Amino acid sequence: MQPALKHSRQREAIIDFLKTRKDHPTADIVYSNLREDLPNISLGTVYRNLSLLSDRGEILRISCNGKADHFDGFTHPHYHFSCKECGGVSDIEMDLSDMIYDKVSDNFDGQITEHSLLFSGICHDCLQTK
Amino acid sequence: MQPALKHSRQREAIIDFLKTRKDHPTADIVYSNLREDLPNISLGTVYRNLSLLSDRGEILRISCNGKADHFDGFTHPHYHFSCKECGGVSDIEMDLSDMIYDKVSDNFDGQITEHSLLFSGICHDCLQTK
DNA sequence: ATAAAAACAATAATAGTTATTATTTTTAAA
DNA sequence: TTTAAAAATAATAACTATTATTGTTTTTAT
Repeated sequence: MQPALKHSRQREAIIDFLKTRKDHPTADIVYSNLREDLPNISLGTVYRNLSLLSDRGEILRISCNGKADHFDGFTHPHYHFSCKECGGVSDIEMDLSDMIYDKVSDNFDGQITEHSLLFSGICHDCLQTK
Repeated sequence: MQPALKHSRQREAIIDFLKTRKDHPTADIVYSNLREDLPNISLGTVYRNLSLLSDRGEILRISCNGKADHFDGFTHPHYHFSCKECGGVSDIEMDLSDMIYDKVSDNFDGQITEHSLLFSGICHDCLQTK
């Protein structure tokens, strides 16, 4: 079992902030937004808690090719799309888990606990602009 | 159309090296191996060519949560598994592309050109050891 | 209230990667 | 087969994202 966490104002603010956002902010964006309410919060605290929370499965970490990680306060099964043009990350609401786990169990003999599926290409808005 | 690349010994060596490996080395590992044959090759050259080649689709870049990127000389449709215990990255040979693109086309209106699916958990070897 | 554990802010340090610059290599045309 | 432009290089500096350290503050169970 996981050790219980002690309450902290900073961690609660991070979770609350993520829940208000649909756009998967980076650590830096979380930090600069939280500073409005908690002027003394430090960037290290933001990183530490984002890692802690994603390790515990309370939020999702989204890694896109070398750029800064993005974080998602919603953990229900869904996937992400990263636009090569504007760099934005958006949700794709679908659940392939069963399908994927069925198939992968025929092809792999380790223990799979997670999967992340990231799409990339050009988003609707950027297509229009061009 | 993509501009043609000028030939370079260094780039060729990088491609050749990746084709000999099934274990998806990082830039650093590519670099230290190539130095045996090309003692003057620089790490910047390795990074530049790995990025160039993956942008052109000649190799694959595999990003796992903040750690160094891994590269794969084989580009046929297949997926990857990253072990939380030993950090190794291995192949999962299956192709879900059609299935996935079918489903995602119902759920997204941008232009998707790629997807990457990364599994994680504990690999066969690490399971045995524990 | 108090003491141990946890979390913190501030900041230094690190890892991975990209940019700069002067030099060398490649390639196509004279 | 020289030659000149374009591309690629090595060396190295710089940068970005992230983690580690340290001394202080906050939380929580007693």
